[in-house]
Amino acid sequence: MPDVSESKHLPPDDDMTNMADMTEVYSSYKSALFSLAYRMLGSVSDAEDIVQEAFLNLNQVSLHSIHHVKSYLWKVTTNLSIDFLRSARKRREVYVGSWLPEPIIKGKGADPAEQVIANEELSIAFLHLLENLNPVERAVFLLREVYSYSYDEIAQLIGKSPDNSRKIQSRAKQKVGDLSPKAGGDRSKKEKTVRDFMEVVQSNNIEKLLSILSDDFTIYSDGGGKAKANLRPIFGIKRAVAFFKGVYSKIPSNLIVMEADVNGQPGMIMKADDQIFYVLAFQFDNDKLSALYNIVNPEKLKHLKKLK
DNA sequence: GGGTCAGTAGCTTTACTCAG
DNA sequence: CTGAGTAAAGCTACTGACCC
Repeated sequence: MPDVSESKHLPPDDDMTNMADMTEVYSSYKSALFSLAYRMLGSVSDAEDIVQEAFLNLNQVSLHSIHHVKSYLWKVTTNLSIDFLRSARKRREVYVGSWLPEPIIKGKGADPAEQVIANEELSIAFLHLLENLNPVERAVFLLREVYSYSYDEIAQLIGKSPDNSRKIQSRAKQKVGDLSPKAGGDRSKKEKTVRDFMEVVQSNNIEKLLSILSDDFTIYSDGGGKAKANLRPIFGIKRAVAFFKGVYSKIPSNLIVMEADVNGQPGMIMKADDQIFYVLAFQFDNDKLSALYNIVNPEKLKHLKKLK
């Protein structure tokens, strides 16, 4: 039986059972566990809750009775995330409009665990794509594609056979297509495209807008029923241009448009009175934009208040 | 890694019963 | 007779095992 603790995705576990106390365990593993939970849930606050719960779980058993603290925490976090997603899925069935992940913005004041995500280029587009997978598929897909676990290790973590894990992964890949987990591509080109887009937004230059959007450009907006946002995705460049024309006339004059690092990718934020009202993330297709993810739901932006 | 197939769970539709 | 409630049947999607 393989031991998941031998995997290379967490800090070394040489003799964790002798760790002085929980504080040391917490500081060693918090970021990696948060990273996994955020990938699973697409929510900063829920990922934090899951990590807290995993450590609470650990607290309830003696540290010395666990052979490998690292694999124990990894397993608990995976399974807590699966359980959470199962119940969250029911809630999302009645979610108003499109559901998008909570964005993580690089900046002073952000939580160190969130900064890990920001540095991992975990794009909103990728997290949005993962929404097509059921909780178990999502866990298997991430463990395999992102963390390079073997099927034997995955089977141990999720309590299924290696054969079955491989099949789950195969089905998951079919569902999400061949989109790479990491966004990749030329960052400077992406930054330029976003700057061009910002200019268009501020100048209402429709001709330039057409030159930076791909034909299948799609706009997803998440207002969560708490902020004004289109309830259904807007497909196609023509509809998107019509949408932007409509929006342009309604942009408040005090709204400041700024470049931002959204989940490790070039993006935009719009703020007024030092408060972020819009976070815009993009999907890139070479030097064009193929999708815009507009996160307006105040619940999903409240963790950005501490940013400077 | 992926195709196939049997088993299973869950959802929808239909038929039936019973009270008002 | 009608409408509400419930059980049974049918269908569909998902899951897991086996095989190439």
